[in-house]
Amino acid sequence: MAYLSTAVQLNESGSSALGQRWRVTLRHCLLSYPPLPVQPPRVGLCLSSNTSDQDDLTCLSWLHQRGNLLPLQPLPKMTPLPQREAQSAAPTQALPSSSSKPPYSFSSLIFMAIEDSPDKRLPVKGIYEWIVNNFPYYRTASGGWRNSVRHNLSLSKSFRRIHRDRSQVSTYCDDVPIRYNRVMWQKIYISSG
DNA sequence: AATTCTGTAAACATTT
DNA sequence: AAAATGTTTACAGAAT
Repeated sequence: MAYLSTAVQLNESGSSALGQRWRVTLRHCLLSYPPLPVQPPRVGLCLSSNTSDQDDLTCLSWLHQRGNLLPLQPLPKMTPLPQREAQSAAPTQALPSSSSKPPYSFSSLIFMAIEDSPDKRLPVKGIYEWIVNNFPYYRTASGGWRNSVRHNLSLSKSFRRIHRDRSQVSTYCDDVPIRYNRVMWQKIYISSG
């Protein structure tokens, strides 16, 4: 959550141009995940909460409260990150902390993964892959982090599971094993009303 | 000092 | 039947 909060803070300190800056920040954080520039607020900033969901501290609905932060236009396709394969082959790393543990919670990682997907939804396997591709630490980490990802998805009310009907699957997801497309995860968007 | 958040492990159920 | 996925509980440590 730290990452997301940081993005919001950076935007709030600027003008009303909320639309894009946080995405730039997101990209920056992905390219090199340094210590966060500002101390983010703790989670649970549900600015106008009436529903029980929004009372929950795992709720990300506060992201909506400022200028329709979400959803926005599709995230511009990121240029490939400096290839981690190349880094592992070459001892000199362009990003000093690229193989250290990212300072982001699993919730943040999951959020980023889903946000970076074309349809804003991913199967668990897709979340794994996004994390591994963007944070090489998890390439060699023991498998327990996957358990943590699933644990987060189940526990956090910020994510919900989407069951897609079979006709959709057979129609346009034929290039990926079906079992990984039947179940998708999506951020919950709660309108501030 | 108490509470909250996060990560980790584990058991178990369900789905593929 | 095995593996992947999903749910839930428990605990520890850090942060607040």
